[in-house]
Formats: sequence, C-alpha cells, structure tokens
Amino acid sequence: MSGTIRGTFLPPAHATRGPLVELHPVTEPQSDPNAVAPAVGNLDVIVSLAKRRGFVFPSSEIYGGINAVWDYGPLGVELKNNVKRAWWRAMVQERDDVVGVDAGILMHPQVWITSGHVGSFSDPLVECASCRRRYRLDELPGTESLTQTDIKDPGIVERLKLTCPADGGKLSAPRRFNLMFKTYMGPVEEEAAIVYLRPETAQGSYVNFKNVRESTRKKLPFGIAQIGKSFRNEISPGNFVFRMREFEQMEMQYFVRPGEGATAAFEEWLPKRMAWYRAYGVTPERLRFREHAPDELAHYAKKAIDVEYRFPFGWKELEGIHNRGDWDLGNHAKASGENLEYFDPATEERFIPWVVETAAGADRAAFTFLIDAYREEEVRGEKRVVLGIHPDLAPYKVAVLPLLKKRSEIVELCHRIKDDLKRHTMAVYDDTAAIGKLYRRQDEIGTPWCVTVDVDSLEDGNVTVRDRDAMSQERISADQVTRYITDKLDAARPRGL
RNA sequence: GCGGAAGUGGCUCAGUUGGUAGAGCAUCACCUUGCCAAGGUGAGGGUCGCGGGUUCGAGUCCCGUCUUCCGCUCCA
Repeated sequence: MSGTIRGTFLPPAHATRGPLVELHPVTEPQSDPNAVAPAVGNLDVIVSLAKRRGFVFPSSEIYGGINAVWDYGPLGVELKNNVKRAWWRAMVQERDDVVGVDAGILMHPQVWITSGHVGSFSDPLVECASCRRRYRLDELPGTESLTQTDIKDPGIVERLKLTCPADGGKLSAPRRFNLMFKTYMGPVEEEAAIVYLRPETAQGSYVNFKNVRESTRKKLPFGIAQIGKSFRNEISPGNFVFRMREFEQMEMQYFVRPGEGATAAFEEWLPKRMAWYRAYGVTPERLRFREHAPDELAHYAKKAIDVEYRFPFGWKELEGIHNRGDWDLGNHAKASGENLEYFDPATEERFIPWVVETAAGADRAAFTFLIDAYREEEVRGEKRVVLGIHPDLAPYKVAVLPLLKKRSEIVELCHRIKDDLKRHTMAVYDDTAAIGKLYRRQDEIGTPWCVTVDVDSLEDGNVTVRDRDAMSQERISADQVTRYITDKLDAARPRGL
C-alpha cells in the first residue's frame, strides 16, 4: 500500500456509454493490452478509499490479516448486495424461464468426484526448478507403470531420474495440489467424514435439476440461478478482491436441447451479459469478450467465452459463459442412478439436456463497478473525488443535509424527510460539517442525490435536490422528496437484461 | 509455491551514523460561516505488522514469521 497516488482518469462512464448490445469477440489476447487505459492507474487509490470510507477491510486485520480474504464494510456490503440484487432482478425476477435456488456450501462428497473436481484438482504435481513449468507426475514420460504407492513416494522423481520435458531442468518432489478446501463433517475426524467446501455453486443447481423441474414444471430451455459463496485454495491469490480464496459467485445454469440449443443460448446470453455490465455504467471500451483456446478449457467445458474487464493489472475475467454440454447432468445421472433425462412431449425424445452457464463473480463485479466509477474532478479549483456509480448500485441513494443546523426546525424537517426515505431506500442524515464538505463526502461514496433543507424551506416547504452527476439543483416540495427519489431510481434501473 | 520490494496514528508519509515517535489530511468538541472540502481554538488517536535476538538502550542492526505489492502458474 505504499507508493505515490497517481492515476489516469477518464470521464464518467455514463457520459460515454455506447450502444447496449455490440458483440466484439476477441479470440486471442490483444497484442497491446494497454490500448485502453484502466479507470485508475494505481490500485492503491481504490484500496485506500475502500478502507477509509468503509467499503472493504483486510480480514482479521488486528491479527495481521489473513491472505486473500477481505471483509466488506458498511458501504461495501450495501454495494455488493445491490450488485447481487441487480443480477437477480435481471436473471430471475424479470424472466419467466429462470428460477433460483440456494444450495448448501457443503454437499455430498460424491458430487465432487462425479463432477471431476476431485480428479482434476488432486493430481500429484511436479515443478521444474529452472523454467517453473508444472506437470502431472503420472503424465510424464517413463511413468506409465506407476502404482498409487509409487506416486505417493516423495523420492519418486529421483528414483526414476525424471527431468523437465521442456528444458531438462530438475523437478521437485511431487506434491498433491487440490484447490478444494476440505473439512470434517461430524464429531470424529476420520477419513469417511471428509467433505469439501464447494469450489463452484453450479453443482448445487445440477443436483437439484430434477427437483426444480418437477416442482416448477419448467420446460426447456430453462435456467437455475444461484448466488453464493465458493471456496478455492488458489495457488496465487491477489489483486485486492479480484482473486480471493473465499468468494461469491452469481451463476446461472441454462438447460437446453443438445447442440443447437446451446448455440442459441450463447447467442442470447453473450450480448446480454455484456449489456448488463454496460447498463450499470461500466465503460464499454474497458469490456471485451475473449474465447478460450481448446487447450485452456476447463475439464467440463466444450466452449468458453469470457467477459473481460480492463483492470489496472490487465484484462481479466469478470464472467465466463460456458457450454458444459451434458458433462454434469450425464455424470450425475450415471453416478447416482437417477434418471436426469428430459422428455420433450413435442418430439417425444428423451435426452440429457446440455447446459450453458453464465458464471460471474459477485466480488469482481462489485469491484469493477467501484473502480470504473472512480473519477476526480475540479470544482472551482478544488479537487473532488467522485464515485460516479450507478444509482441502483450506490450504497446510499440520498443524503439529507441541513444548510443551517442552528435552527432546530430545519434539523427536524431533515429527519422527517430522511425517516420517510428510509422506509423505501438507503438514506442518511449528516450535519457535522459545512454544506460544501457534506457534498464532497457524499460524492466520494457515490451518493447520487443530496437533499438540502434551508431557511426558505420553513417558509415555502421546498427543498433543494442536488444531482451528483449532473451537478444540477432542483427545488421541490419537501413532501415530494421520497416520491421524487424513488421515481428517479426506478427510471435509472435497467430492464430487459 | 519461487524471485524482488515494502509494512510507522483512519489515510498519505517523515523519522539523520541506534537513545524511548512527528506532519498533512481525516475524526471529535466549541466559536464563526451558511449551497459545493472557509477560518479559529482545543481534543482524542500510534510503542512503530508479529515474535525473538544483539545492545546500557532499537522504529532505526540481525533472525524468524505474517501480510501487502510487482514478476512466473490458475480462475469467478
């Protein structure tokens, strides 16, 4: 967190928003990753603001912190809740074909064996000392006849004189690397009771496929949405809340007819997911698609396209749209013995549906909205920091401020207005500084509207509403404030995404 | 996990060749002002990431450890 505060600052996202749906697939990393400037040149600016104003704190800080875990503060939890609500509204509430679930973080251990997560992530890995390449021990030349016991032998590399296939470098002893967190269920810590913390929420939707279909009578294509915590013991976490070991996902599994159903789903969801980020104010130039090359696909994926954002540390994934085929349902059907086929009454066909999933990170999304909204402006020669965040995502929607706190009638009117607002939305009262400073405080935490009560208000019943982005003021009746704000909020809220 | 850098009040930092911590901003109180970070007075807050060592004495040297940042690997 050291270093000078430097940054490159672009105009507010709202001002430069482009067309909502515009598909620019990028099939390989762009040659010049710096072609588009990030919203903030130095991440420290955001980390510092986040802590100072109560968005994000380092976890367990009084004990020195814990690697890759961050806590959301009073403002951060509002922001993140708003992000999740916005996603849920677009994904579930406004759609007829998607329903939600909230499955457990702990699941039957067999789920992760069936899903391939146990097999794919618990391999013995060896690392080349010179080039740092990693290999699965059992895939190296000369290991064809190894037994499980051999693989567990720490001296196996020396015994077989294994070297790096790329440059002949010295290889480390094999280490089990499993990105799933384990814990024990029940009072006795024994092997039989090992359970995993889920590394993705998707499996909770797959194992409930039949329950959901039967209870809701949904016909293909339909989706199951879920928001929840997932856990991965990442090799190298970092970049603030970008990669954490405990994180929250917003995933939607869309069940479709095999083949063409998946193609159609991609055509729908790709532009929609991109549009979602744009509609909430993310600068279009800092968003792009990137398709995974065949060799970087996850074990379950047939096709994967990411929505990427231009972070200060490069283009990084915000969300993945994956064609998982029948990998998950097919395997679960086989392993559980349950019939997970879908019967199409129109064609009288039975088949295991394919899945196209959209898997977004709630923390990454909140982080993106926060960082992309950051800007610095000059007002009459003074610098002001503005979080030009979309009103629907802003932690506080409105601050009620007295121009003069000496007059008790003014303060009382402020509280009346604020209390009425609070029945509908997040509102706050503040009188601990001069009006200019009160405005700047709200600017810095992204509050879109400020209501100011002055002496005239006591005479004519009108108050001033100040708009953060427009820097405009409007005089309205004190009785109409709640109505005015809720109308504005409703108008600002994207729909049809 | 490996290589490099850093870790001092809420934030940003200063702290000379080791002698028991300062500033600006922020916060709080009072006075003043009253529509875009005004002024004045005063106050609270740090034992210098944590542990150990060297020393009469360490923020300042040594060791360990944790955390953060930058490069190599993986993903939401």
